[in-house]
Amino acid sequence: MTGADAQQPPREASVDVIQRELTAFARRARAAAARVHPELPLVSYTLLAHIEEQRGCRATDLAAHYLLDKSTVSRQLAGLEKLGFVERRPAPDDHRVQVLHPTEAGAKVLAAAQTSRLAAYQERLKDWSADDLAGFAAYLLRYNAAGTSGLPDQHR
Amino acid sequence: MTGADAQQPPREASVDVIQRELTAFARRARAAAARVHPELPLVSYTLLAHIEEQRGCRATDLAAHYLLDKSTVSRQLAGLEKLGFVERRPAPDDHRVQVLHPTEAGAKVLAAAQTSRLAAYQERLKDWSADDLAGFAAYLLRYNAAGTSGLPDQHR
DNA sequence: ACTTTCGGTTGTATAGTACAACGGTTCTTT
DNA sequence: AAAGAACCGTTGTACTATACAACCGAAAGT
Repeated sequence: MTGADAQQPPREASVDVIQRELTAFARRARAAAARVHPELPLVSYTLLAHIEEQRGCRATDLAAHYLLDKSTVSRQLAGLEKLGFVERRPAPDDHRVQVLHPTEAGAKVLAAAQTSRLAAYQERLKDWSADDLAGFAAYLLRYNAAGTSGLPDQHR
Repeated sequence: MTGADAQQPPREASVDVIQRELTAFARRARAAAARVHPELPLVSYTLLAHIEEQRGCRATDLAAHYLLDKSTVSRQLAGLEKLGFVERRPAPDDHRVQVLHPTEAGAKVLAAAQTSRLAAYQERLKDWSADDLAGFAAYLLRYNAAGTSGLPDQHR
């Protein structure tokens, strides 16, 4: 063990913990999200956030990015549109696609949801040191980044 | 900025990243789990694992632990029982409760699911150093532990 | 004994999702 | 240019996970 001090846990044990804890988190996530901002269902929230970040994207992009079926995305978007949170504009060059944009109301609601969501996390993480927060954030980024490349061939 | 060395990311930024990345993870978790072990739906898997760990627990315990409605647990258990993976034994002392135990088939299927699940994680994390794995695991434990106490008063 | 509490099931409703079939568009190939 | 393939999105259908509310039977409190 590289001569370091003894308590280096075996890789397997750590992986097992990671697996368990991520699973535990996932199980709770939806309910938790619903509590934080009941107005904007979790998935809609996520999609809307992505649409805003990307400043105009297509439904297919969303489906690919989130590993969702296009029908799912289609319905989610229908919901968001019904709520008046997104707008679809036909693309001039390609008549098949519709470019998605948040409406003003959508942007507003998204900002509110993000704020309360962030506040909830701030609260939960209030006892963490800045270093630990940075470390945790970095690990999560790394973990998720690994996932988005090696996709199960399902979406190619 | 507080005079410390420059590259300490502000807490807010880290929290925001954490929030985003955990959300991203949660969104994918179900689909991913379904791919890893299609035979045992995610929640059933989780419940079954808990039943085994606890070596006999009640439906209510599961509901409390996972923040699920008892009706949800009831139906999940019905499914598991139908599949022949759990057994309910009436408690001798209290005639209301039924103590849950995995059947042999349940234990077998659970072990298989755990194995493939763990393998998937091992694969995904294969490039991580043991130190990073340990660190990530520790952060996740800490994060989730924080959540299980301060529960939203919904379940009390 | 009467009421309350507890453990669990069942009825009903909703969100999120997938798969398959389809209708238009655009691109390729001949 | 006509035919076919690939692509974008919608709609029909079905299933899982979930919640809430109403309920039943058993146990505990008074």
